[in-house]
Amino acid sequence: MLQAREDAIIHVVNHLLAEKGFDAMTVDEVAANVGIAKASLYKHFPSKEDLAAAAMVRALRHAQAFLEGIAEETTPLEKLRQVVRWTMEQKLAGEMPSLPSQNSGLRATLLRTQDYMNGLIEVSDRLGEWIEAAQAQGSINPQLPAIAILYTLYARACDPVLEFLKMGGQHTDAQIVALVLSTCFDGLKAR
Amino acid sequence: MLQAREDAIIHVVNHLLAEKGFDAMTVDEVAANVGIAKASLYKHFPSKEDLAAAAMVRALRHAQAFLEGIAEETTPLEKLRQVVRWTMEQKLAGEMPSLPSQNSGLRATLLRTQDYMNGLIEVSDRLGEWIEAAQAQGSINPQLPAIAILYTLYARACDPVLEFLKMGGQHTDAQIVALVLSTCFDGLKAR
DNA sequence: GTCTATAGGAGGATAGAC
DNA sequence: GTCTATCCTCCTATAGAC
Repeated sequence: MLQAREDAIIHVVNHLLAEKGFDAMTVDEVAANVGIAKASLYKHFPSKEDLAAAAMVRALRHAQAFLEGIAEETTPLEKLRQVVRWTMEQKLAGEMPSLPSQNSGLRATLLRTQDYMNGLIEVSDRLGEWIEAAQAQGSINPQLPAIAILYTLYARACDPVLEFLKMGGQHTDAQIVALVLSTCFDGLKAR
Repeated sequence: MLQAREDAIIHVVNHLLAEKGFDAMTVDEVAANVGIAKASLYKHFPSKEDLAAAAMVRALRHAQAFLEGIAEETTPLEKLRQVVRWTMEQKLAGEMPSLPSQNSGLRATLLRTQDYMNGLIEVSDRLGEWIEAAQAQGSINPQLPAIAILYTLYARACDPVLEFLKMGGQHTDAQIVALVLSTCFDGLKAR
């Protein structure tokens, strides 16, 4: 019961974070969407920052589950492409929580949350292996530092190009994903 | 005198927007940094949103000045590269104001600000010409919609990869610019 | 653990004197 | 146009009954 209630809370937080971001999301809103009183929320989570942290842990678990599901025999480059595709699909579906990279109180909470840090490290390690493997076999540019590539992949989860193209209304979600996937891996220059 | 005072205000706003973003910036801070009382600020600008809009107009003027300064004989592709380089250098120097893409009150104010809209359209038109020229001569991928390319270039002004790499401390600003320039135009895949 | 009610404080905006 | 002082709204968080 308690676990189910907390899952419902995190689910609501996840969608609100995806829709309006951390600053615009209010705790009153969360409570209203869950259907309980605000004071009850604070019995489950000690602060707004902890709500966001819990949502990020949930998102990281989803990501890990997706990584696990990728077929072993897939090439490293294709694995990375699939991850980026999945990330952008999540974002377009309103399932990808987005946090401000500046808010200091939030950063402090995240750094203190073991589940978050562990999840982040595990995902990064897995992606790092694939990046290095892809570079070793020459499918990803070996001149780029692996860390820069990792950040570039992560950045697709908060790329404003997706929402701008979506607002334009000229392209389907699938087309948007294909476009940004192309600019990410193939670049803007003609090949 | 009045103009000079307002320039000083906008200058402060510009740096605060670059440093902490619209939500985290407070009007008290702006007033304190300018060295005047908050009430005086409101004699010059009617709202916090208008402060941000004025800073964006200033940034757009800077951008236009840079576009004007690019040598006529430069190839379209090289012009675009120079613009992206300049944009990222501004960002790393703390000169590029960043606004949330969600805040509705801010969006409404921006849409009502003629100077902002005109500047945005002029910059976009100029870049659009170069994009199409580059595609016509085959240096930029002709299969990508011009609007997607435009957004991709704009997005370099709010790319979190720059600050992440800067926080890592492993690269100089020049190296960071070169790296992201490479991932933007050449892509992650080996050529 | 859930509620109602409220404390406490931050921050945008204004009143009114000078 | 600048100031001091204040208003007022919104939001995070808590008190205390059940």
